[in-house]
Amino acid sequence: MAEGKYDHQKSEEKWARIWQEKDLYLAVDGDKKKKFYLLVEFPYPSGAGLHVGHARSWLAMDAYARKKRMEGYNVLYPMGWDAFGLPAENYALKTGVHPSQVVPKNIATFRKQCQALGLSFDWSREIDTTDPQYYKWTQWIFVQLFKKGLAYQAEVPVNWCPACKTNLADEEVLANGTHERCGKPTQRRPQKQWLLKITAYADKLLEGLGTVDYSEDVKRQQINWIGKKEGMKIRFDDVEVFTTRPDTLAGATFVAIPAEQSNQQGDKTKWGEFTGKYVTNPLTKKKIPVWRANYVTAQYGSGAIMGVPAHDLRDLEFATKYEIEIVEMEPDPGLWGKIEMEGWGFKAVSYHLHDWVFSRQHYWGEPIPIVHCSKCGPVMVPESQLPVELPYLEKYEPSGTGGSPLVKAEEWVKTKCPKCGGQAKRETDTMPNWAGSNWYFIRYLDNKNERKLASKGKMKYWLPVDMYQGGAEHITLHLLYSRFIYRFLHEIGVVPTAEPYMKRRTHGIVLGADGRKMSKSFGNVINPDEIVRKYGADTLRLYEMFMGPFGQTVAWSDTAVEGIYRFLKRVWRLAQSSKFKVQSSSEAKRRAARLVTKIGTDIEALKFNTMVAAAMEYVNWWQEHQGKVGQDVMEDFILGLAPMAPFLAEELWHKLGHKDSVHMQPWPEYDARLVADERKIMVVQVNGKVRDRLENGPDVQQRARQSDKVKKYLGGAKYRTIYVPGKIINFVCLT
RNA sequence: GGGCCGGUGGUGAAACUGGUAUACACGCAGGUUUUAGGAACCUGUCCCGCAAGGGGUGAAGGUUCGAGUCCUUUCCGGCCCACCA
Repeated sequence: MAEGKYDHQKSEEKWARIWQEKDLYLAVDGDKKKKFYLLVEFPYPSGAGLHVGHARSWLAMDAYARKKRMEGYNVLYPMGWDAFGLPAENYALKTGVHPSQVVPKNIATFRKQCQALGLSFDWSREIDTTDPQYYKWTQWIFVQLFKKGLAYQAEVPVNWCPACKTNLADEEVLANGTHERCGKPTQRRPQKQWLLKITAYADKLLEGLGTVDYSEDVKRQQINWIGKKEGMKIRFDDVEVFTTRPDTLAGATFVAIPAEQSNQQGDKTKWGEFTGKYVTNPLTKKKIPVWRANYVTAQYGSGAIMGVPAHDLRDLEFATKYEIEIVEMEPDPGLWGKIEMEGWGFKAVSYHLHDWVFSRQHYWGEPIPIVHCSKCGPVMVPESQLPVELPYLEKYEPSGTGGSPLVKAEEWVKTKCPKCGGQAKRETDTMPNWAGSNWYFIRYLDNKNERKLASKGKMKYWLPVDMYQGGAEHITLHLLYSRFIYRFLHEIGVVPTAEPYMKRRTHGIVLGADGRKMSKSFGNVINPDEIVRKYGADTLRLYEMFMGPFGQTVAWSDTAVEGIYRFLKRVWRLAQSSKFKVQSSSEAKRRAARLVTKIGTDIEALKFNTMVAAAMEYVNWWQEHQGKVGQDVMEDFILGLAPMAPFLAEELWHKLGHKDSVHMQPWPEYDARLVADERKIMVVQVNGKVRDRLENGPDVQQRARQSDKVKKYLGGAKYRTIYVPGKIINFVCLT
């Protein structure tokens, strides 16, 4: 074995190239092996390049994918680009470079970075949501929704900045109601928008949660977001209100309907105006006033509420401010039945979830495949004419009227009605960022199919996704939206199952070394390229897995990275200096077996930090007992190392004389007896305090009683014995 | 206001269904080696105590032979949603 320093740069570049050339990580459609579809959220390819936060979850899942492959699974671990969206458009507006030029450049950077990290993605399946051959199918899904009446237009309040004359996404409006870029106050004004009827699926999305393995907090948040509430609709003359507390009807002293302008986020002052109208409380028969109030949400329930100041704090605040009568009462559960019997109202269900606004007035998105005809109204573009390609616009600043920048593509807008052939105009709104990311995991299965979203056979083989790993910030919107779209596709016979993801787990955020979010303005951004150059990809990989529990937010530490670097150098040095001609001792065999087994179970449980710690513990032992490690044990160690540090493992594997890749080897399995700790130490306590430690054995209780230390503390007193085999003996004095 | 997740050494953190609290690493201190720097290696490192021993997982109670882990109350921090009736 050649002596020398480990040149991580040379070695990693070599193996990355060889793996690519040999197509080591391709997933095989329809293979006889058991399939495993491992999905990670695909990124928006920003100009800043790959973030160590992306890298953290992909690297951990890469270890997962590699181990699954070694275990004999046909693993699909794909990557793609969610490249439409506001950031690209804003960046382009600032720099004057067209998004269609920026995006491919950024994608190339991301792909290169991923390969340098040794991520074992199947690059033959790469997708890009801005590719017309991709968004053709995003539009196709919209057309299917439209056909089923699940896509419709309605007047919806949107954020409008009068100073910039542009519509804003919610994210662009700060908590105080001002525009994040110009700082001027924004308004909400109604505008005709496309909506998707996700509410029609509210119950199905709730029920579906019972069939999948999501962590409890993820489930809980989905349930809360759907927010199913059972209540009643009650008529006060011609005004119908929704309430979850019909039992407080006696205290209803006013009715409130939404004000024209509700408050901006964060503003909690309550205000309103009297409409001049009175209605009758069906129970008390009293005339009560109807007010417009800014705290009434139009989307919720029927839009109107009954004000019960004696029972509800918000109603109380409003009633006090406007001197509305407050009537004390006891809630009466019997009213649920009485209201129904008297015909004043009926049981009704309300959801927090509301229909999904699917229009954006931006340039860089998928055009909505609709044509507006003066005779036929909105008409869908026939499937044969998809995709409706986004026209190339030199200037794509906001139109200034609240319309999309596409209004200015006059030639593109002017078209013929697909139904009657008359003059018509294209829809100029584009789809939101969610559109392309709703269904992307289906396209990985068959990314070049020109005739279908994906072939039936491939979908049947690969779906559903076995494990979906992503950020906590996506567990309400993205997860719910994509479940909705998938379920819809299932109902129209496109996809084979009702739920898309069998298992969902989330990861934590990586903060800067100062504990703040990484951001250019704080100067705390860690560039993965630099880490890879200085310490190597394996160091970055191990560090990102070791830095803390996978699901937890963690801060970067430069010195801890160096610790990992030292560890890997030590592994290399030990491998160089150890003479593997020796016979492995039985202890060496047992330790290696135990390590590899632990690596396997830790990966499965997503406990990557303790996995790395176990490897370190093993290497500490190895360093002290080099003479006991023979080639067989060394190979076991390298196989265990392969998922986490694939480059170093490959290098060492070849140094031992192997010609094929370590990543194509079967995952070692061991006799349970070898892995089990035979020489277990039993703890002996007196009155709950540890007084002795004895090796386990059939006579351990006997020996414990005879132990001098135990005798000393028992002092001849009467006692009883708690004996938990394999764990503990506790002698408790009877007082 | 609602929901979710946390609180363990100087730091990041371990501790499987209640059973040796602080694994692994960072940092720090001392040492060996080196022309020097760096690197590597060794020793120590929860607190009090020379020791025997005692205390200790945000705080206070409780259950238990035994609690970081379970229950009650409470304090603090982070994230998400927020006038949702």
